[in-house]
Amino acid sequence: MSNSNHHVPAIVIGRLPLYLRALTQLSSEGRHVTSSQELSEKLGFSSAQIRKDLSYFGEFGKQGTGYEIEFLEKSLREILQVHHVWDMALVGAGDLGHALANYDGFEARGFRIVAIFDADPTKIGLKMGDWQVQPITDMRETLREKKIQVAIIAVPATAAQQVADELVEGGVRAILNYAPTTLSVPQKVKVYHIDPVAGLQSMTYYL
Amino acid sequence: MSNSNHHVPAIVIGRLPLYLRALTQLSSEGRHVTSSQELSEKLGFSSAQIRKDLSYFGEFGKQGTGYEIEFLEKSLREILQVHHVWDMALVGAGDLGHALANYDGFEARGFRIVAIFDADPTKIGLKMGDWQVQPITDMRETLREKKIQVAIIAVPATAAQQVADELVEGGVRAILNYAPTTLSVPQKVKVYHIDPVAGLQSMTYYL
DNA sequence: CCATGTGAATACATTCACAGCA
DNA sequence: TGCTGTGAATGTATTCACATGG
Repeated sequence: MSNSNHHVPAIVIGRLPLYLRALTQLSSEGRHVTSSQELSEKLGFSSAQIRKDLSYFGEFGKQGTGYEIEFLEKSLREILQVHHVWDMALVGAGDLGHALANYDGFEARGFRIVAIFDADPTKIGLKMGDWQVQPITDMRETLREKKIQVAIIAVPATAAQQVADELVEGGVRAILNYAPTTLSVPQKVKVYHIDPVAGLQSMTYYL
Repeated sequence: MSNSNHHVPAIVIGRLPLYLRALTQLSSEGRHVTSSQELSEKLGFSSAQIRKDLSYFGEFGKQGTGYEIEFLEKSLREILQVHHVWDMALVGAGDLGHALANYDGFEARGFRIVAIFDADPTKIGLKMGDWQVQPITDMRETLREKKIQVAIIAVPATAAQQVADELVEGGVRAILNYAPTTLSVPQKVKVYHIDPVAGLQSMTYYL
C-alpha cells in the first residue's frame, strides 16, 4: 500500500539519498539483491530503521528474500525526484566554484550545472566546466529563461544573503549553500547548508 | 555548575559550531551582548533549545541581560577544543583538494592544512596553498612526524576506504570525508561526511 | 525457514512554562 | 522588569519483536 499521503519526517528524507547511494554502489558491483541487514552494515543505521524508513513509501521487498536492488533504486529515484536531471545554477567562480563546475559526480545522481555567475568582472567569460562565467547582473533573466529551480551558492559569506535573495527572485526553490552563514529565505525555499569547519569542530569535541 | 561529566547528546554537539559561528559574526559586527532570542532568529532553532544546549556545559548568561558574546564565544571554543589550531592532512590534490588547500576560512575557526598527499605521480611536488604535494607513500611517516590527528579525504570514492585505513594507521582520529561513500573505521575514529548531492536530493523531494 | 513490514514499547529531543535573579 | 536555566510535559524517532507470506 502506498502511503504517499502521510507526512514523512524530514530526517527520513535525509537518509534516502544515502540508501540510494549504497544501492547504486552495490549495483555497480554486479549485485542484484540485498537486505536491510546488509544495508545496515554498509551504512551504519539499524536494519529496523531502514525497513521503517522505506515503509513510509510502500512495500519494496520480498519476505524471506530481501530487496531487488534495481527496483528499489528506481523507486528511490522517483521518490526523491532524481529520475530526471535537474538543471542548476552555480554562483561563485572562485576555487570552490571551479571545483564544483568540474565535478563529474552530479549528473549520474540527478543534477547538472547549466549556468555560472560571478560578480567579479575579471571572471566573466572564463570557461569553467562546459560553460562561460556570466555576470551576476544577468542572473535573474537567465534563471527565468532556463527555468532553473536549483542553485549552488559558492560566494563569500558577506555576499551570500544578497545572492540568495536574487536566486529566490529568479524562481529558485532549492539552494545548496557553501557560504558559512545562515540564509534567511521564504518558507517555500529549501536550503541545505554545507559547513566543513562545523563538521570538523563537532569532531574535535571528542578528541 | 559545570556538567562536564554528563553525557552530552551528539546532536547538541553538532549545533555548537553553529552557535559559535553566529557569535563570531555578531562579534565582527561590533556587538557585545546577545540573547537566546536573537540567536534563535539568526539560526532558526528555538530559544529554549539554545538555552538548554548551553546548559549542558554550564551557565554562560546573565538573567535579565543575555549572553556576553566574547565570553560565550571563548567558552564554546574551549568546549569544542578549537581555542588552539589543529594541524590537518589533506589527501587528494584534484580540483576539490586545490580549493580546500586555498581556502582561507580554516584558520580563524581552529584548523590549518600542514601536509597534502596524492597518489598521482604527476601531482607530486605541485605547490598548493602553502605546501607541496607529497607522494601518498610518505603519508604514514609524515602523519606520525607532525602528530596529525585530523585529515580531509578528497579522493575518488574508489580510493577512499584505502586512504581512510592508512590515515587511521597513521594515528588520525577525525576524518572529514568528501568521497561519496561510507567509510568503515574503528569506533575511536570520528568521521564527518560531506555529500552535496545527498543534500540536493533531499531538497528535490520537496519540489 | 528467512527477511519484510509494522504496531507497541522504549528512548531521545524539543518545547513549555515558570522560579529565580540581575 | 527581562531573560536565563531547568524540571516537567510533550512530541519525535528508534528499536523491539513478531505476524505474515514468499
